[in-house]
Amino acid sequence: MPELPEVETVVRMLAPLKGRVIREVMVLHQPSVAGSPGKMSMLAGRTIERVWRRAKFIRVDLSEGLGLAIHLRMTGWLGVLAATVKDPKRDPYVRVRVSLDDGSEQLVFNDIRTFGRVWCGTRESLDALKSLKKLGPEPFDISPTEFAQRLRSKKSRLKSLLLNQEFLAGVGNIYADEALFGAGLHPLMIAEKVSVARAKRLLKSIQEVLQAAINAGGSSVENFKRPDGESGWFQRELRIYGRGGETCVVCGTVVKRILVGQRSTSFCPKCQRVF
DNA sequence: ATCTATTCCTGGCTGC
DNA sequence: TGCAGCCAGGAATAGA
Repeated sequence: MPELPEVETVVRMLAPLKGRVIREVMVLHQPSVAGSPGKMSMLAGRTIERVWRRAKFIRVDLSEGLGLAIHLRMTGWLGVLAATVKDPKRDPYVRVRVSLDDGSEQLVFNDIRTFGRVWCGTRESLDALKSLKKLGPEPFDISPTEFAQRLRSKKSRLKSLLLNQEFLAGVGNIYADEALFGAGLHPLMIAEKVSVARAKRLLKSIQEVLQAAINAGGSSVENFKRPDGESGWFQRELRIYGRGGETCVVCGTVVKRILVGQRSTSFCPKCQRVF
């Protein structure tokens, strides 16, 4: 599922769309578009100025102050395809088509499980979306001191806190588990009991795992694919996520799998302790 | 403030 | 081979 590194991969690969003109927007599955799907027609004729990211939201800035916001959630996929391409395996799940320039290519939003959403409107109205507005800081934009302070003001368990987008934006289930493993912290530890030094170490671990995953083009877990259809390869580097029942890559202890806030969580009971 | 449970959805896996 | 049942989970929401 796309988390920050996967969304960053998508954004980097779609950056060359800058300068292209939207010809027509076709909504094939109305619930994939927030609000009135008919509003999408306002995008016709606009020029793409920039593709960027905030947390797991993809933003497309358009001319005349308009824009798109896209959240891939679990199974969303974005890519540019020739209009003539017919992929029987993928076509049934295309939810929105945005034809570009002369119409020979399309920006395609594909989403098997339809959890993903597309918003359109003025950039101001997108900025004001509740889910965007309440996002916490980006993991690469917060200082260790500030992170430690924020963390130590919370009574939640570390795993739940890392998944909370209001606390820190962009981390999901995969990288939360990986970051806690890297920092040697137990997922059930209460945040306010974490020492300043260990909190700083956790931020470092989060940044390291996110950066390594970005460098690898993301993790192709579930069915994440890059916009070019290729897999990322960081899933091969995952050290703890999804390894419940296997042996720990560091110490050989059997990795435990528990539920934390309804989320599957893997951790090593020896390497990850409650301090 | 923080928790749990529920909802959305469907491909892929397990077990019979 | 077929099929039922379950699992994956980001975020919103309700209720405790």
